[in-house]
Amino acid sequence: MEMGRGLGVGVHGRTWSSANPPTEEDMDLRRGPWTVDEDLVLMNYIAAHGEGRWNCLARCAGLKRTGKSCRLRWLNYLRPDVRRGNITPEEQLLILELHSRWGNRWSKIAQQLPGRTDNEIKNYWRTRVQKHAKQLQCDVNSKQFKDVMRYLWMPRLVERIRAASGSSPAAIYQNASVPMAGSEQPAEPGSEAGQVKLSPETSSAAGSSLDSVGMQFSSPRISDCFSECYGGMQGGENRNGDGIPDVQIGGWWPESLLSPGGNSNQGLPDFEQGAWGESLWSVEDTWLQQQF
DNA sequence: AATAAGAACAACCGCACAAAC
DNA sequence: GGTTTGTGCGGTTGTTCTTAT
Repeated sequence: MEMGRGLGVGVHGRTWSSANPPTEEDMDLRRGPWTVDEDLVLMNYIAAHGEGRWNCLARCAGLKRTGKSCRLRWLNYLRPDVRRGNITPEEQLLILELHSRWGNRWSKIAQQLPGRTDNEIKNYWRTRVQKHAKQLQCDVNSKQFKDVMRYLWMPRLVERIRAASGSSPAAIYQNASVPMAGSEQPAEPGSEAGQVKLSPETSSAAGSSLDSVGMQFSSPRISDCFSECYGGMQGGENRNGDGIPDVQIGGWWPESLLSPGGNSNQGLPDFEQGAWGESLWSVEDTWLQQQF
């Protein structure tokens, strides 16, 4: 089951070309998914000799893989502290916050989520977040999309975390430690386990739907605005569990959502893929997004 | 039950940078 | 000071799994 990519990479990271043909050793390299045996060899070798010098390691361990491939396999999969499974709401909150600040600095973001790899976070972002940006028909880097994240998803994640834990929003923000706004400095090693606090800006924004418990928010109350316009029609959440809004492709107001008494989920794709339940998205969200 | 479509995940690629030579 | 080598990062793509039809 080989992946069959075009260019080859030699054991020393060299790319092959007509001027630089692959050596016999290069030709013998394996690619594609790792086998259980290979995993065992790699794990045993690292257990005995430690990490580092990946190209050397690959050779010495007898693995017909590039050092790069070994390193990737170890870091993303075999490392004992790699945490697998669904991204939790707390982690999602962190990812949203950190990405809004640092952009696609996946490894930097991953440092704030112990046990998570940059690859995993990157995949999460691409499969979940970017998908929804596409459905909202806006660029993932657009202000509109960022506002939706900041004023909609993050408050809901906080609510969800609170509901699950019984914590106050303030406690949630203290626990979900993320770097300060405007701080481009990497967290100091050893300082609070390399973690800092959620930005005040985000805290207040994320508290938008928590104002009943004392958090400040300058924008209009979502529910109030919505009920003024569309009183009573708030049952439209889908079952998307990832905390990311979900809308009908191609427009803000799907017919099915507007039909009185209709099933507000009709026509909405179901994005419940995660482990945590009901959706965070509703007709209300659609209205709010239009305000951005 | 079969199959198509979409989502999620794993792995590779190219590039950049730093250290070693 | 230039070249080689090793490593890390972000982007991309192939494969597998899940869900819908």
